[in-house]
Amino acid sequence: MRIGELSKATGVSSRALRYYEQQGLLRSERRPNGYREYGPESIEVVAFVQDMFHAGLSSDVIRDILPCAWDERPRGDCAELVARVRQVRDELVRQEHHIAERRRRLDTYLADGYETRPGSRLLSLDDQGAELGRSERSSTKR
Amino acid sequence: MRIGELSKATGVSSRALRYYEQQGLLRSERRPNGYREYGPESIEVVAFVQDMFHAGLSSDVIRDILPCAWDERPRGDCAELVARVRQVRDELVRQEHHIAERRRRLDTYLADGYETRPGSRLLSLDDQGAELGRSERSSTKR
DNA sequence: GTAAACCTTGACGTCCGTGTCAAGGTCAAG
DNA sequence: CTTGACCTTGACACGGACGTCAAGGTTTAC
Repeated sequence: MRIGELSKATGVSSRALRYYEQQGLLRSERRPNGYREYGPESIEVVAFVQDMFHAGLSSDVIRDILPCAWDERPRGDCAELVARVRQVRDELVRQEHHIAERRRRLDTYLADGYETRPGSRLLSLDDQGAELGRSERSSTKR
Repeated sequence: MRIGELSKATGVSSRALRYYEQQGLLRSERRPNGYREYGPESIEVVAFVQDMFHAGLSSDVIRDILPCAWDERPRGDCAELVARVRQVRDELVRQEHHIAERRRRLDTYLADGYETRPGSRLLSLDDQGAELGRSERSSTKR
């Protein structure tokens, strides 16, 4: 299977496939031409990688958990990797709650009837603004 | 209030504050020095902007909904603004679904008990792999 | 007077998955 | 032989929210 076929088979561009290889996410043999040659399992691997990208994981993380996917048998250390994936999952859960909270806040802004009470505002700047429920802002270090 | 104080008060870097101003998210007067001067309400504004950034909104969107937060009184055009906020709310709902979807994908890969069944793998390459619950891959055109 | 701590604008760097162009090599069909 | 579809590596571009450095001006403390 050459790169164009794999591209068509997976819906992922050739450029992206070469990038995956460069990132250590995808393997290929080489023909005497220099052309890349993929086995059929590459379709599964690319699918998995795409899933992980769509799940918001970075190349680094995917590279770490990927040996579980294409090695013969996972050898013990898989527990660590699964733990890592679980961390990412938990992070997503936190983001979920976070965004749900924001939405609820906007819903509150919307619920107080802007069209019925034209004097109300999004932010009560001349009020205390103490009950706006903002979170850990002072810890915005990166 | 000068920029350094506002930075300390909000936990947002001076660079970021200037960026907010450049993006039309934050206003400042100027002292004869050229130094920026902020009123105390800027703390609220910055907090709000941070909240919105953290919720995943872009500068453009925040700029659109922000007039409700710092203008004197919303004057009549509030209906438009409410519509805009409602759009943002819907956007948040989409993000919520998006993240929930990511989490579900990870859950799918995590669900089959890796630590209890040490022989199992993330991807069943030599199995059929048909029940792995991957979704619309053939339509991954951008 | 001079150091330190602030401020200014401007511009380039970062990350990351990918698009896109450049300048070529390879191969099958006509 | 030529055309055209395919492949190669290399390199630049992007968007977004900043970090960071440069080169300077201002204010405060001693």
